Amino acid sequence: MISFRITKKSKRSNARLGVLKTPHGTVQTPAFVAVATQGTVKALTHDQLRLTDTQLAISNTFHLHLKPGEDVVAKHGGLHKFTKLPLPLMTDSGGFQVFSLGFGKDLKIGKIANGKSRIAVRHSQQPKEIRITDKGVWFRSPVDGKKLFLGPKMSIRIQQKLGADIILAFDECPPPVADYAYNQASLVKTHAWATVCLKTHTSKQALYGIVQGGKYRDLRIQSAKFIGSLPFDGFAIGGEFGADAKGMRKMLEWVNAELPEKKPRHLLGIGHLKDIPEVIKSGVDTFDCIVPTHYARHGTAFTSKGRLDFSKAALLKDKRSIDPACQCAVCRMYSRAYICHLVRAKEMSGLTLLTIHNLFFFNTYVANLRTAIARGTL
RNA sequence: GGACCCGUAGUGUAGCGGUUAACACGUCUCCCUGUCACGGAGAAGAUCGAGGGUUCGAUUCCCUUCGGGUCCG
Repeated sequence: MISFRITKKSKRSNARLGVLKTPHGTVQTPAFVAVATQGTVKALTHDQLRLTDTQLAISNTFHLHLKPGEDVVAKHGGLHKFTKLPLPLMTDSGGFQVFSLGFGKDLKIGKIANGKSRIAVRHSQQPKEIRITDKGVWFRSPVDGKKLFLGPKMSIRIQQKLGADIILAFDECPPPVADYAYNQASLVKTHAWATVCLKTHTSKQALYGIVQGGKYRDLRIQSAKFIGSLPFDGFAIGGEFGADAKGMRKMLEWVNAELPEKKPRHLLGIGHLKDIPEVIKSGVDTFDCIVPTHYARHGTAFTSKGRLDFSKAALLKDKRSIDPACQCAVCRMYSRAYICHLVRAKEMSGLTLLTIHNLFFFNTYVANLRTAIARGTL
């Protein structure tokens, strides 16, 4: 089981400080959650992960179901014993893969509609390679092409075998380009699945419900009220939130105003640096995002002065650390020039060093925001 | 001494008697918010070794030459 205690509420915003206790450790919130899809933070050993001040990580049900399979993990005693990850863990339910392997793949879009968000998905439309039904979703396995079903019951059963501290309800993440009617119908499924997840759930793991509703205010509020009324241990917020950080905060505030105040709130898949203060000010406690780790592996470092692209040869001349203002293990040791060389030479240690720095940078950034809440300035 | 092969963007290759010479890697620019290191989108970059000839037209055919290589003696 988990426990969550709010230690301070901001007077300037809806931000709050809290302590989230799990069987595998305590998390000071608001907290950034590292993505560990396959049971590892990509490019890092656990010792390296310790250098990043990461408090919590999220793995993925869909991916672990495919490889190595939940039964293998269960035979090793669950995710913590299997992976030895020295952190509290969450598992995502697979609901995002309904989008990413469906309309996301068809339309080559991410969950955030950048720029012009033309409606491209209408009511009762189906993605090409997967089929969304009232009971769940038929996928085609990216591993061997076989048909593969995942629904609320199955997702919870898998997540119980995986054994993370916090598990998530199975939802449908609708595409950002879906019209109102699509979102409305999708929400009916996500809500029905939420109740199935609760009924299926028998473990002591914390189970979070998921709020959807797209960019539509009435649907977001309806979803937050319904999901918030159910006996979940916490709540996650999924889907899209418009194109900019300010709009995102507004949408999150619609939702957070309806959710039970004392339970933890997790925001799924958001976390560019510019978004983070807004997300926290909206009253979110934890949020995961691929950005620091994923961008690191594509050669980009985040710094107090903006992004740095280490694939650019110009950095070969630069003797400074990634960010002279950063205290991470990488910035205390390595030069931009060397890291740039490693990235350009496609040495994996380059990606590792950037991952360590980026995660530390994000965690420090959030730690500073916690301090700001404590001081009453956020 | 004889026979033959090759020489096309930074690199490795494809190609054909006829509009803006193709591909891969590399380079450069941009993009990647519940992940994809081995990703996405664009751009730049070649007087097709040199000289001559045949032809309406040659990177493509012929000759010479230079450079690299293989085999025989």
